[in-house]
Amino acid sequence: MLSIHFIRENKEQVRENLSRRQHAPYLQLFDQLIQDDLEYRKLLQDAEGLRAKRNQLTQQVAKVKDNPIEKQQLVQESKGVGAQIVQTEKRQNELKEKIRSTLMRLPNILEEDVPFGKDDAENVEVKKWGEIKKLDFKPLHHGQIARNIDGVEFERTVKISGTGFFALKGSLALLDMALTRYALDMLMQDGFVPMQPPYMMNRKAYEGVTDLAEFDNQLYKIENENLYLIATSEHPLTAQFMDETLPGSKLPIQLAGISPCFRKEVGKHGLDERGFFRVHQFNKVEQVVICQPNESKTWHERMLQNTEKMMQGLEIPYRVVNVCTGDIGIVAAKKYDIEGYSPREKKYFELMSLSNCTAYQATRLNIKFTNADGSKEYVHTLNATGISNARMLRAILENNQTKEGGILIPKILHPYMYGMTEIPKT
RNA sequence: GGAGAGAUGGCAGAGUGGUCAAAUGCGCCGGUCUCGAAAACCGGAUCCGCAAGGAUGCGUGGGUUCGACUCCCACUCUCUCCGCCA
Repeated sequence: MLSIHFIRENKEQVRENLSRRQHAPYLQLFDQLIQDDLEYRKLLQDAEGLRAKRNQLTQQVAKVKDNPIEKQQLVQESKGVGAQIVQTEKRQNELKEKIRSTLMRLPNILEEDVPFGKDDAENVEVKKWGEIKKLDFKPLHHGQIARNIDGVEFERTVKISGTGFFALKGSLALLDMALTRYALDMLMQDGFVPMQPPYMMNRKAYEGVTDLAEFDNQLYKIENENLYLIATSEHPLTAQFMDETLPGSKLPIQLAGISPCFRKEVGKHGLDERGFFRVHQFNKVEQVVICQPNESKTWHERMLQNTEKMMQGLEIPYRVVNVCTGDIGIVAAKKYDIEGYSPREKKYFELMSLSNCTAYQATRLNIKFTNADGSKEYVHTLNATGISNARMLRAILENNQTKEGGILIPKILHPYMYGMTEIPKT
């Protein structure tokens, strides 16, 4: 969320920035917020004045303890003030809660070059890489290829877990691990520290890192526990610093998260029942950076470079898009998506996503750092896909399929594949 | 799951209704001093307010009271032991 102090000091700029989303309810929320905040501060002053008065009276009571008449008078007066305080506080607390909930719903400030658009169709392509191979056969669906090479179990996982799950086996299970190792090796070269976080997180921590809407349509809740299965390792990796003030010298923090991701995907059309695209569980390596505010833009670009390097290493044709206002969500200030090419559909599909969340998560999570002069400031947080294994497997299967129905393993993964260079149809 | 202990500033740790924003020790940061450092001394939370100033802050939420770190209730978390599972 945005800090109320920031909003007070930059009212016009914030409003102007919000208006770029061309979503009227945000502006209404914002204008109401400004009013509420004014009233809140007025009440705060009233309440504090009353408390000051009561504090005076109670101190006098202590002094005249031995004089029953005087004491009784003061006690009576103080009781009256106490009642006034209770009333003022009631309204004050209502407003406080209202302000907080509005702040939770208002989106982040967008960077200048975020394009306006209704939905993902209006994301702006900023780069395209790779040569699209001409196949002299009809490309297959990745799920079919996976079956052809005996690398997946679909029907049996439906029996035990329902649709939207899959089980990798044999060479594809190894390929999945190879992707993880490849991504980690590359990120470690850039200073990222690998980390396996808990796969469950409590409500408070979760509210700090995600849009509230996600609780209903994305996160699995553990029954009778205050715990949710993580939708990405970004969440625990970032939220772990909740309520901390980090020494400026400890920044930036670079972490490479390794974990499975659990997602309900409620209401999303096209749950891929016989493939790896929109599924309830998949493995992923994630880049997370916690840095000082003036460095976040640079880190955003640097993470993009890492991600592109991975794509290029795997030799998958891709494009980078600058995600538009209608598709960016409330947390990110700027977001790139990397889309891989699908020879079967002859179009690009979402593979990775890189967000600069600026101070938005840090404000919710209360993560600060100390400047050289001792002052405190919110950190900036960024997250980016390292490799989203299931989706990347789809890209590899589709782009590297052979006429014979098998696949060629990308060269860069050979060292991780026990001597295999291809996986033939069985 | 059962039993017990605990939660106070960056850390350790006193404080058991008003004299407590909180002793003491250690650490870190800033300042004074110094050519520089050490030592010594001063300062160090949050919020509202232009300021003067005021309010808040002893795990969280409620209660009792004129007044709560202190008394009562509930909750959360941590630690130790036992049990169970791996």
